[in-house]
Amino acid sequence: MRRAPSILHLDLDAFFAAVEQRDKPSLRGRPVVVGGTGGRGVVATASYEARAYGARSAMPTAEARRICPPGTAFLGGRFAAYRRTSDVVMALLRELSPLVEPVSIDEAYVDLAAGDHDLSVPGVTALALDLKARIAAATGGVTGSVGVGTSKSLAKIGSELDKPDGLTVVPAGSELDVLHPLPVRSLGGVGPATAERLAQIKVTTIGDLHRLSLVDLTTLVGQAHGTGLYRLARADDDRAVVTDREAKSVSAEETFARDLTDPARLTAEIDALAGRVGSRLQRSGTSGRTVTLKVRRYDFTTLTRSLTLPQPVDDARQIAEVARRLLGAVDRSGGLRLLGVGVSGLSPYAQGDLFAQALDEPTEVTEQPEPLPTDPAPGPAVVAWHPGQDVVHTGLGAGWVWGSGLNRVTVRFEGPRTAPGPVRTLRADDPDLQPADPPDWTTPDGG
DNA sequence: TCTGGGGTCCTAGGACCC
DNA sequence: TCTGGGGTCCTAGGACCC
Repeated sequence: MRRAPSILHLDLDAFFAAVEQRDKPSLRGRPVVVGGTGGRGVVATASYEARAYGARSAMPTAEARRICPPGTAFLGGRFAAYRRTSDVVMALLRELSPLVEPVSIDEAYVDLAAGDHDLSVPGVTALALDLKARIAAATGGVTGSVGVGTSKSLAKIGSELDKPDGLTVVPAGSELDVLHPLPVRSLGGVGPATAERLAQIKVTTIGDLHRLSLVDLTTLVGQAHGTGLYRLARADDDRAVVTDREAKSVSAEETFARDLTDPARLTAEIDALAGRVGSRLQRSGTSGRTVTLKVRRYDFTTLTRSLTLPQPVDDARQIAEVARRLLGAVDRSGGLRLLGVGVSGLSPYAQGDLFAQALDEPTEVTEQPEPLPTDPAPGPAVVAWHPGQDVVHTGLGAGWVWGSGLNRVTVRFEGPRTAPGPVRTLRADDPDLQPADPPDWTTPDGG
């Protein structure tokens, strides 16, 4: 915790709904729910009018429809409009300080100590009131709640304390007085599971939490989490405001209107998801080594399967082939509710680069390892091997490409069905190695 | 017509290496 | 023949956040 209340947290009030009410005057004063409007949609944001009837974020939209009165507007959301409005607000924050950390589209921290400000309580109070007025003016009436304190944790709690359109300044020295009466759920990192564990030992407020020993707390909730909560209960939080965070993963997922079983449909969905992930990776100039498939079954059981390749990929087709292979080893009987495709282990390197190094081969930065010539020449076809591709080798059997370098290819030969088998590195022009049709996983046996 | 989509971080076990 | 740790990587799942 710092010596002055120099951390500001801004949380825009019912943001998506507020933008809708701003842009459509007929919605003002009426309950508005923004989110998925289909049968399986959930609420992203409920206006304060809708909250009065019990509508909440993450609630199934179907339930919100039951509890909200006739005349409630259910909207699908216009993300470009939200993004534009958010950008206006973030620009105002950057006028206060170069150290602005957007947490999400409607939330950010500002380190006022990096600007030229009076950090007394009256000083930051005046600053925050002025900020709120300028946000409302610049956005056409969208309001925000502001907390100012000596740490991120206190600033965030402050912005929650007086919503909507609120302001709370927590003076240095008064942190524990503010924290201790609050429920443990007010602390970042305490969700339903942790709150339940704490409740079982009669810990419900942050004051209760303060009385637990470090050993008891880490025994209860784990080393890292326990240590973090121990410190937060003491207002011991020196986390910095971080302006730029590198993304660590990129993913796309989709819940289907009806559960899918048709293999062709599932394949098409994977291709579409991989396409979204691949283009986002390429746009950001990154690629990643680990491809993850997420599956939610008809009964909502959810699992992930991942595979780490020897070199990063950003190509949609290659991501899709790996994801399809992972799906082939999952029990699809009963139907799938959701599919997701993700890439993690991101690095700024181009595809192929790392693997060439890993194979201790000369790295030709300016030359792509693929494609090799593909003229319809007589003899064994020269092919550009790519991860996920199905192959067959005379003698070694069926497998699939795990990685490829300038003139070598690493193949995972299969055990039963799509289980990972032994890995062999072969010459890329090995005449015994040929592309093959993908394994048949259309029978719903689960593999 | 119960339960989205995009992320982050942590834990734990097994493989593998020294 | 019996018994080590430590460190890193990979995989899977869970909690949490907005």
